[in-house]
Amino acid sequence: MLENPNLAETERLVGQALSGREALIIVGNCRVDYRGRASSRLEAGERIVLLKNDGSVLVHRSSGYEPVNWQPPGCVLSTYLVDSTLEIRAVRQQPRESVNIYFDSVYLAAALNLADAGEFSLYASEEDMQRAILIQPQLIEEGFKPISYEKHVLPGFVDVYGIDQKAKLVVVEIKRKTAGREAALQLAKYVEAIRSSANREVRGVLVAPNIARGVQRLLASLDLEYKAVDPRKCAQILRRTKTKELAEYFFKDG
Amino acid sequence: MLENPNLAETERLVGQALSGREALIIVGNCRVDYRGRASSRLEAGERIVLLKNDGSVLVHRSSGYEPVNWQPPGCVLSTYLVDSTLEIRAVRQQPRESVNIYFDSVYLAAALNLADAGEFSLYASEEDMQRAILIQPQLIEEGFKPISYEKHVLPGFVDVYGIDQKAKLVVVEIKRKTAGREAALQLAKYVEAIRSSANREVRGVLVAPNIARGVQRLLASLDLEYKAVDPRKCAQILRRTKTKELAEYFFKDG
DNA sequence: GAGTGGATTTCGCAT
DNA sequence: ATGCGAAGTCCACTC
Repeated sequence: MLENPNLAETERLVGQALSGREALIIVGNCRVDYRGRASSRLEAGERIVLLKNDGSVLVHRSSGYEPVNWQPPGCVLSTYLVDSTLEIRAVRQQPRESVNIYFDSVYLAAALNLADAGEFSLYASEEDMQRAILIQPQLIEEGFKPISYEKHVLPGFVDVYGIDQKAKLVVVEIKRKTAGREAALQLAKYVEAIRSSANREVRGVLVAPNIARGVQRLLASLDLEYKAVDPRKCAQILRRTKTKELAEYFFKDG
Repeated sequence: MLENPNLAETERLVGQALSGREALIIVGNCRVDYRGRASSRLEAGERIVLLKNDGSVLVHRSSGYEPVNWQPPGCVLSTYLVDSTLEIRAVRQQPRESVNIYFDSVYLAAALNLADAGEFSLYASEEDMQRAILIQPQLIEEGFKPISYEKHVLPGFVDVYGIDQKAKLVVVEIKRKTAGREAALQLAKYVEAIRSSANREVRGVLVAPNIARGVQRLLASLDLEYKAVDPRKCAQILRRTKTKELAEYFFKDG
């Protein structure tokens, strides 16, 4: 980590970081040239440059989500100190493209060995899955028509409640992740509660991306059904639906 | 600029930077939650977080071009220190989305007032325009057929050389920027040279995004034509064309 | 504000 | 490798 280093010091740090597969942050005054699928010239100014250990490059200005210049992963990075200019080159084959960055002064340079094993999961929450099913009831089955959701029954709240093509009542229990024994038992309780109050045939459907080992058998013995639904598909459906139709109403902040 | 600060120090710096509309770099161990069009959870790990003065947020891992979590410009940023956790919230309306970042340790925090007035220009070079015209001769006019390019004639090199629908010779002079008097005169010289050698009708066409004041009249007096061509459109054409067909051959590195 | 098309799109999955 | 489609796409432009 260097504060207001000279270019020689910076060059040394950059070289070390590149050979050591470390990520780099460089803040300083620079010009950038790009040539490849298109060409661009960025005149001098103060920017934040990120060099990552997979050979990706980002040149960020003080505003804007997108980098003004960049290079995707897989680049060959190299650095040169010529005529009081620190040059960093990122060259990519296929397509052949190059980004050259020329620093005339550096305010901050940091080589980072980031330990990042944290898993990233993008998902639709249980609530999201509920919304998606309300929007596209055929996710459960063709002809399914929701009547209400978060319906209060004796043991708690039924996720979605509706009727099928043959006018049977359908109770839907949603799980965002693998459904375990408890989910099946919870659904069974709801189904029982509704069976006893509504004098009609009642089906119970467990909706989840997948079910734990053995729960399939449990479901069968309880006369319940399982419908595989991918939360990501639900998220997709929500994204495709006009935001204003639902986000405002359903949204809850952390 | 803080190295290995505690969370209280960091919180102070972040608060100052946010109210002072400064950009921020924070490197540390954090979790990230996102909720909006979809939902996501990023478990703890060491990352680089950029907060920009336009309210955009980027969470970068040690690899990858794209940020793992982000927020486009226009967010309301806020920071809290709760239970030995530094929380940074970025909330966006329309669509309503929030990104919450939870730091448990910070290795580097820097508030930056970046002076960046450098202009960014994406362009097609003169060479690019030449390629585009060779690929799509109709940029000049319907029926134009290039014969050669960089043809050597007495006074120098003709950019593109071809014949039109009526079998007249056409000499094309390309300028990437506004064409001035010199361009017109240069073209005139080429046309004259070819007229004298080839005993045929020869047209001269000046290709440029636009022409300087008065040059229109000069062209008319020299019996030359002007064809407006946008370099960016040329770049577009090149992009749409299979890269391998040309990039490899034409590419020159800085 | 909503709809449309482009991007140095990038990214992932299929062929 | 190539081609196709999706993305929390973002972004600029039109209506």
